[in-house]
Amino acid sequence: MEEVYSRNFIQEAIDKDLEQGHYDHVQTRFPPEPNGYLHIGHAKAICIDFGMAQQYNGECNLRFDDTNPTKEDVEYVDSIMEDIKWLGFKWNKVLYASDYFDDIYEAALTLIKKGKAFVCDLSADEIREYRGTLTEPGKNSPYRDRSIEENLDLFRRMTEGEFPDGAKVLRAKIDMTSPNLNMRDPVIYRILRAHHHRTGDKWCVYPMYDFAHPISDTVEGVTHSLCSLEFEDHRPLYDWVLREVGYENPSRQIEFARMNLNYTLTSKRRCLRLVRDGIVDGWDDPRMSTLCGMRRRGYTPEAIRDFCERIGVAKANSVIDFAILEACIREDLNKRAPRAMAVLDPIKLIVDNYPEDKVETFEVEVNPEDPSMGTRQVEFSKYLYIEREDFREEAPNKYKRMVPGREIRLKGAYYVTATGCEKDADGNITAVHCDYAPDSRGGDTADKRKVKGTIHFVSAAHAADAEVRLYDRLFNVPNPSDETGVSDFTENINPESEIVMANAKVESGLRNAKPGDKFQFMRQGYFCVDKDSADGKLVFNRTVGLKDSWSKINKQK
RNA sequence: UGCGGAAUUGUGUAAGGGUAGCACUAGUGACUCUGACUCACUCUGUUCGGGUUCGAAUCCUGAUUCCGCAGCCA
Repeated sequence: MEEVYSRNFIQEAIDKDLEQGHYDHVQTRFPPEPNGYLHIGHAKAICIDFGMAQQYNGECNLRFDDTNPTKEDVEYVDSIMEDIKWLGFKWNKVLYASDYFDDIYEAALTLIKKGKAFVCDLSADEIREYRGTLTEPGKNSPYRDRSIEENLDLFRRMTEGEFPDGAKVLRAKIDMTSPNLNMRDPVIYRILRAHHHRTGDKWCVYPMYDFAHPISDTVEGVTHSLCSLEFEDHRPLYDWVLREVGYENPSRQIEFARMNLNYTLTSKRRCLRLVRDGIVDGWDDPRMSTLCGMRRRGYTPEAIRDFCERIGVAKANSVIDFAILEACIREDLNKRAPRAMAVLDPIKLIVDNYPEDKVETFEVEVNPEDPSMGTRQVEFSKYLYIEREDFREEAPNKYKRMVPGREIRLKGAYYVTATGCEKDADGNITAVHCDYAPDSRGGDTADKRKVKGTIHFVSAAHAADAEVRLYDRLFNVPNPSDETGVSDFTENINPESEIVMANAKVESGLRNAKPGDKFQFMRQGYFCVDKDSADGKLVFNRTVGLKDSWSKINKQK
């Protein structure tokens, strides 16, 4: 069978570079700044950075971009590594931009000696004024023409801590009239007396991203430095730095569009709000788009990788439909998750013609999609629980579940026919009565008579108690960061994003489930055991519901 | 009124002068011991004008719209 794989524009660029001999191998890097938790948007970058290296039998390093000690925190380093490993990628080395501080410093000296960089005494405000605007050119700094000797001396003294923070900066000498603001003598070193998590107090000057990144890439041997679209304007500077410093094998920067997912938020500022204000249960709340949140929710790395593959790579900004993510996790879990019966909103079902003390155990398949997963045991007795919504006194059109006088099947056990129900003073149904058909043992009859529906159940005496948390999208608008029409983005929060079913009954086999274990609760969705579970207390998170055509029919009515 | 990008069905992504395809979504039906899965069928698209060509999403040209850029952040 011949398959045609279409290549994305990055692969095409790499192919061409390889063909033309610009590089003879491929090396990439994933360069997070350690200042927050990784989210679904990062997953795309991770898949691309690590994925490209993998596809070309090259290497990918994890390199923390720690050039600004005032904004970074070691706290995040471990969680970032954990998330990448969890996603299923292996880095060649763990590196830090700070590993290259000496190289970067040398490069700065090289530039100064070439007359391509100068020490500037302008204040931050003045630099901004001199920079000009989008439509007007900038003006040269009065310090632009200092001699090489003076620049060397001043930069040395900056490094030695002679000047206070912000008093001077080192700037590249490029072109204050460039239509690209990034080329208007950009600052490449600033004085910052901050303790660095790696280099301690060794430095009081730190390089800017635009200077540190190309040098780190090239020194490290990165061939293709893949980043997001907003750095497109920075590429001329990236190339300028490598050319002027004089590297022989400069890295090549290629930009691709970030992923945006509708109904979700990834902005650090807003996510922090959700956490700080207690709107969610922390960074790993199952509704968060952080990788740790998604992991807790029950997403698998396979599904996330598949998702990143399906959405593709391009240069056009786009918003991915949340439904694609859901399709990915359903597809993965459908073939892998063991099935179980769980009654979320229980109502008693009494089998009147079944002996009081009798208990039968039925063997039920673990996963009809994969017979190799074997079978499990499910108890049956006179007192059961079924889902409240699986019984109606009057059957609406197309309703296939339990109705007085209609024979239906209890999954894997018997056919039963409802005979009536009990109600409390308010008219709420408190119990349903039925009779079972002894000839339907195991869920089939010799006469092959059909039933309209099959519902799930648990045996009251055997079932385990559980709390089940039903999660849904956190926001009820596609673009929650769009604050037009509301005074604050939190107004767009879906009040039903978490519904706790505190009195759920689950089949006995689930008693030993461990945090992270995943199941399909039949007819309901995919669930995983939450870390809040303790001995004797099971807590499940709904990862995603099953597709539900009944609810659509029901809604139309 | 500067510079850099981008426009293909509801969403995302292919097609690189020759049948506009795929996935998700939506709809219809079949099947069903999960109203799931699976299967079948269906709907909806080349931003707009011009031009070149037997033939244009693709090449040329003009326009429009959207995104990014004025941190001593990354």
